[in-house]
Amino acid sequence: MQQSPVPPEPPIYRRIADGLREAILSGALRDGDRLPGENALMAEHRVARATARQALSVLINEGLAVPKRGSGVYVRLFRPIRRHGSRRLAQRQWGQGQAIWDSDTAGRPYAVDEVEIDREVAEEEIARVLGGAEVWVRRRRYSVDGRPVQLSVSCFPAALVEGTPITRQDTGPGGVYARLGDLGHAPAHFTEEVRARMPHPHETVQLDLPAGTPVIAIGRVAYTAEGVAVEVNEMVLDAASYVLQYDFDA
Amino acid sequence: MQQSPVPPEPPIYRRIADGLREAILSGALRDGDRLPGENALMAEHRVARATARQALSVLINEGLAVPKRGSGVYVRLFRPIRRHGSRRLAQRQWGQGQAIWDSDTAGRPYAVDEVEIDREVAEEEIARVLGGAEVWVRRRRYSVDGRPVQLSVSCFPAALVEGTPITRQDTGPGGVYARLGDLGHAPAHFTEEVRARMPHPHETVQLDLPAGTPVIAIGRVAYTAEGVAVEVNEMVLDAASYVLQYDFDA
DNA sequence: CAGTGGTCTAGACCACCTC
DNA sequence: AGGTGGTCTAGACCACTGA
Repeated sequence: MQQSPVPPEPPIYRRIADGLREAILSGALRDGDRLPGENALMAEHRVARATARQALSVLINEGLAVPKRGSGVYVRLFRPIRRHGSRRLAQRQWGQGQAIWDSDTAGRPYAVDEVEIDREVAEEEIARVLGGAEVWVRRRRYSVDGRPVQLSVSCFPAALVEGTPITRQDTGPGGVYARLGDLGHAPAHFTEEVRARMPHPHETVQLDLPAGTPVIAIGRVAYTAEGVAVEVNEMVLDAASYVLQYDFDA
Repeated sequence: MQQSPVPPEPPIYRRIADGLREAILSGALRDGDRLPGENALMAEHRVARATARQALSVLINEGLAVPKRGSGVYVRLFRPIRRHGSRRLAQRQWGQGQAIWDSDTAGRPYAVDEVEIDREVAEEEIARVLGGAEVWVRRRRYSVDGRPVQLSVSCFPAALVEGTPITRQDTGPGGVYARLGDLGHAPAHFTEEVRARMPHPHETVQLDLPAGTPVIAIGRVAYTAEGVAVEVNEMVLDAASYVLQYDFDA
């Protein structure tokens, strides 16, 4: 007899997690709502504590829930910021500005803290792109609504920016790009490489990330009209806080 | 007396995980290498099995390691594909094509499987962008080197494409964009919205994702020169398999 | 068939938050 | 003070892998 293949039942913790996920995705549980705790799940499903815990850990690692010590597990909030890559072709020029995904694009102020400026020897890849290892590095952290959302490390060829405001805290009006323009090396072209991955431990600390939050890593190179690379900027964004938008022609 | 604030020691499982992570990031353990198993960690650190397990789960959820049943836990492989957003400004036109992140951009063939074509009523956001809820939908899955890497769902206004090859499996030479051109609605502008998040369960299955792998979700809208939206394409990419590249002018 | 990871139980002590 | 999640122990049975 051919045994008809019985689909194996998922383990208990998965079925509990599936139920909770369904409640979240269906909207029965909304942003910030409290999930049933470990004790509640133990009683409701007649399981050991470790099993209830494992179910909750699934949702936490999926980024759908956030645990709060001594309080409970809560549905994760998602309030993205819209970051425009190429603004040159503003979407509204040829569309009605219809976005697929919502985001609070409105003027929420950025705060910049933890600025560090140093002269360093760049790592290999950056030295290759900039054509030299001697660089000035500007490290910054950006916050919106008091929450850190982005880390940014900019590298400039030392030979180019030595002695200019780019090596100082206050870069003056227009920022570093205006200063590069003053030097006759205004950025004219950009290339951005975008990846997503789980955060490294120091990023988890600096961006205050809960478990289950990926980061978006952007590597951006600024070139002059002559094709000379004048800046390499490596950014790390809290993926739950961002929608990137790029507009371009066929 | 003011008690000097002692930095609290991290828990055991974290210190084990930190050690393993260090070994991975430093290159002592390389792509595909086997990590110390649960039994090895129990013996080496004199801990219970659940603790050793918890340490490994940290690395797995960080996407640094992949468990294989009955075999062991292995260092995760990372072989990204380079996906170009705007090719119009090829990087090599004004640079030496120096990329920050490596990727196998070379001609690795895409395979398309699980094609589904249906006439449907679109969800609200897509209906709003396309200006109508009646749509033809093309669902596809792409694989590279036999591994699924991308899911894609394209929606077209039904009124526009009814009866054309776009509603059939074989769209003919040039694909759907060429057919839209035949209809006098050639795409001229694109906007892409990029997010990263942890995968939903069905995406985990369809893309065969190990734990700790985020996905990149791209929402792409194609507009004609007149500004009419003619396609909405929602893609979900295995984040570990992709580097997105966008080039644009200042 | 021995070793591996996957699941599960039944306890324990702790730090933290809320009331 | 009582409830919450965070960590940890010491067992158990299972399915799968690989030599």
